[in-house]
Amino acid sequence: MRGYDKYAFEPFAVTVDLAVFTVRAGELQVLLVERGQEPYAGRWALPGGFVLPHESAETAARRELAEETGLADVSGLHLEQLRTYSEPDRDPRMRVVSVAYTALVPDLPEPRGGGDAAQARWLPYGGTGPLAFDHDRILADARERVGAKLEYTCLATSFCPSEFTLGELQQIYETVWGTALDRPNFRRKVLATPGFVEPVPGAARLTGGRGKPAALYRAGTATTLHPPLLRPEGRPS
Amino acid sequence: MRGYDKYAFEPFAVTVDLAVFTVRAGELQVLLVERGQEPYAGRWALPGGFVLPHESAETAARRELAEETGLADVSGLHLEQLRTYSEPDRDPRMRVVSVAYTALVPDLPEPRGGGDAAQARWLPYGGTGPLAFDHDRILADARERVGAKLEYTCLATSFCPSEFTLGELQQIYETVWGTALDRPNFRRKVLATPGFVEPVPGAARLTGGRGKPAALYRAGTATTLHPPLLRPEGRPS
DNA sequence: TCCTTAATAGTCGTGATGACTATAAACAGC
DNA sequence: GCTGTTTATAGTCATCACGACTATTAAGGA
Repeated sequence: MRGYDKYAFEPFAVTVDLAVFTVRAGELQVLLVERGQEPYAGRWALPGGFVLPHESAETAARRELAEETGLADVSGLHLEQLRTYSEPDRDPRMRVVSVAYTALVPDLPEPRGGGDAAQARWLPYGGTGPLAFDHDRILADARERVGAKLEYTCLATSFCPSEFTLGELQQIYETVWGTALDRPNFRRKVLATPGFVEPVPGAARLTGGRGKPAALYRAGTATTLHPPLLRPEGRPS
Repeated sequence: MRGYDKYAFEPFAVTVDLAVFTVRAGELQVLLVERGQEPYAGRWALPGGFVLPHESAETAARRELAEETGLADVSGLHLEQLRTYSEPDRDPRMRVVSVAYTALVPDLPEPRGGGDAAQARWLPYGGTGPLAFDHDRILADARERVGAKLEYTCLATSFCPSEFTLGELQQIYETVWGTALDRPNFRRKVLATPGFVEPVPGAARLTGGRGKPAALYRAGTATTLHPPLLRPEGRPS
C-alpha cells in the first residue's frame, strides 16, 4: 500500500488540540475556549487549530499554545504529544484528524482574549458540561497521562513557578492525584532523588503565610524518577 | 483558529506505519518490507499505508497488520498507537502525516508475500541498514516504548504463544532489555503479581528440552504491574 | 549409574517505604 | 513576653520488596 501514485487517497484536514493543565487554588484546571459557532456553539472546547502547510504538528501546537496563553515565550513549557484522534465522524463537517498535545504550565494570569474571537478561560477539570467534539475523551486521556507521568518523571515541577517550596510541590501531587500524601515521607523521597529539585542556595525563604518559612527549591536536571513515586492505593484514577 | 470556513487549510495525506515486533531465535525482530520504487527504492521500510476515507487510523493499522502478517485474525494481537510523525519534509513527494502503531506478536510463521508486490520479512532489530523515510526514528521510538512498557504492564505475554513457561517469559524480558535476569527472583516477582500469569491446571508440562520440565502458564487478566518490574541499572536502553 | 541441564524452593541482608513522633521557627492574641 | 497555633523539618521503627545466593528436584545423555 505504499505506491502513492497508484492508489487514490483521501485528503484530510489535520489539526492540533491542546489539553493545557495548571494547578491553581488547590484544584486542577484546564484551559478551554468557548465555541462561537455551530457545531457545538456555546460549548467549551479545547484550544487548537489547523496545522499550517509548512508546520509540523509540534510547531503548530506550540504556536497555538502561545496564542491561547498569551505568553511570549512558551519554549520553556512542557508540551508533549498525547495521541492522535481520527474517528471518521469526530467532526460532523469534514474529515479531521487531530493530533492532541498535553501542556503543563504554572499558575498563569488569566488569559487575555488572544487574537481570536473566542475567549479562553481556566476552568476546573471536570467542572464543565460536556465539551465539543470528542474533547471530553481527549481531556480524560490527557488527565490520565498526567497523573501517570507524575509517578515516574519529574514533571510536577512544570506546574510550579521557577522557585517553589516542597509543600507547593506536594500540593501538585495531591491535587492531580486527589490523594493526601505524608509530608515527611514525600520530602524524604523527593530529596533522595538526585536531580529532582535543587535548593536555592541563598538561604532564601518564603514569607507571607503563617508557620515556619519553607526553603525554596528549583527544578533539577533529572527527567525521570528512579525509583518511581507511586501513588497510594494500587491503581490510577 | 477553529473557524473552518474562515481559514484555508492544507489537505494532508494521512498514513499509518506499523512497528511490529516479535521475539524469535533469542533476538528482537521487526517486520519490514522492501521498497520497490523511488524514493528509497531497495531500502527496508515499516509496513503501512493510507488511511481510507471511512476508516480510523486504528482500523487502518489493524487492516495493514492483517495484510502484512497474513493472519486471518489479528483481533487478539496487541496494537497500540505510538505517536504521530508530521515533519513537513518527511516524505519528499508530498505532505504526509503518519500515525505510527506498535504491535507485539508471538513467533509467527514467515510472512507470505501478501497481496502486495513488496515482500515482508522479519529482520533483527538494528540489523538493517538505514530505513526509508523517518522510519529509523519511528522504530527507535517504538523500541524504547516497548522496553518501558514491559516494566509496568503485562505486555510481555503478547510476545508469547497462548501457553508458555516462565523461562520463555523471562527470555522475552531479557531479549527486549538486553540484560540477564535472575531466574528465581523473576519467578517470584511474576507469580507474586496477581493476574499476570495463571497456571494451566492440567499438570501440563513442556517436553523436548533437557532438564526438568517447566510448568505452563497462560496470560492473566491484569494489564498493569504493581509494583513495576524494573530493569536493572537505573535507566533504559 | 553418574553427570549435565534446567526448573523450582528457600534464605538472608539491604534498602525503600508507610506510619508516626519530635523539634524548630514563624505569627497571633492575650 | 508568654502561649498557642501553624507549618516546616528531623528523626524513628517495623515491614516488605528485592538482589544475590544456595539447595533441591526432575528430566535426558553418556
